[in-house]
Amino acid sequence: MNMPIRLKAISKHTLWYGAALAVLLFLMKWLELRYLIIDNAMDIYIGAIALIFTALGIWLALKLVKPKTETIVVEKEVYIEKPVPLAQPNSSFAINENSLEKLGISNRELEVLILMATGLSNQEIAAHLFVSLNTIKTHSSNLFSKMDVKRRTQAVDKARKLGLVP
Amino acid sequence: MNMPIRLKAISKHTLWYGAALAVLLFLMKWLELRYLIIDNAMDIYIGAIALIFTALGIWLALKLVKPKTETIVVEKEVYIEKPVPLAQPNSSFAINENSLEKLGISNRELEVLILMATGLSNQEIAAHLFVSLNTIKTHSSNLFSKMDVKRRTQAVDKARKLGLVP
DNA sequence: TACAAAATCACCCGAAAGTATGAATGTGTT
DNA sequence: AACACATTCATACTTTCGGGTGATTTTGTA
Repeated sequence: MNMPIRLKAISKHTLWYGAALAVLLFLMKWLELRYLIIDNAMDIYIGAIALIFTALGIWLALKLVKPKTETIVVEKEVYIEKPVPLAQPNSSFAINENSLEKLGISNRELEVLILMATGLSNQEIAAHLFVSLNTIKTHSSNLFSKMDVKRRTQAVDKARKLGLVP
Repeated sequence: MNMPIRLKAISKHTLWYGAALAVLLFLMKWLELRYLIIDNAMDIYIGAIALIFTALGIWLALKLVKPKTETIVVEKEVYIEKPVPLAQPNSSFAINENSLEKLGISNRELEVLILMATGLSNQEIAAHLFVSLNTIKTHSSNLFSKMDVKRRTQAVDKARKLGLVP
């Protein structure tokens, strides 16, 4: 069994409960001696005990009861992506060759740019193109200077406006 | 106040408790008469009452305590088809409120996201919104976790697909 | 009013991005 | 062969990002 921790926790409360019970019984014994319980007061006495111990039980239960049960419902991720215009001849997108030439962007650089636009990191782009991270850094650096931007996010935005990427 | 329901529920249990208490006291009175409780047996009698009512209290508490079953529904984002790329002459773009709500993106976060999509750095976004760099970092960090992405470029790409930015 | 969510800001630290420089290897052109 | 250019890679360095934590204030709503 793997209950030692819970048992430990419970035993702690149990100790407290035991102590409280002892104290209460002691107190009652004292009261009993002090006020010489007569038959008529017996019901009151028992009622008091009942009330006190009911309260004690409630308190005990609230202390011991496990905090809460969380039910986590996870919905599976679903992509309803519009079919990629890959092999479609009448594709809605065509790279703007004009802009490419104007900026003097090479083939490889365009590849990097496109992958960049999909949100890949340099490391991931390097993996996709089977080259080193440093190479991608060089490409992206050249890309930025050719496109006259400072950051990849700017490059992607500009590329979209120029029609270099979908 | 909107408590009538809870009070109703409690009162129901309270009735039961009162009834049970009455029955028990009756039973004890009977036992008392039956076995002529003597002074020596008093402690045992009280102990029994204490035990019984403690148990009763525990049972009561367990009954009354709300299960507190917190149901957390984690909805994974679903890509929605782009809001028809028809050639809109005038109104260029309307953000997808649906996606916004699903992801739980706040107003400020959306502002940051939009500026992010234009290629601005965190520092520049901070300047545009007249807040500190740290604030933008916090916003973007929350954005990324809400959108389930790791980088700003990914966030921008996904935002486009979800129709959150032009 | 009290509570929850949103918005703001700070600090630390590691990872990623970006800059600068240099260099080796292809590849097509003249 | 000589040349320009693209591609590849490296090292070193700076800047920006992003994660994590915690705190305060504002604001809308029950």
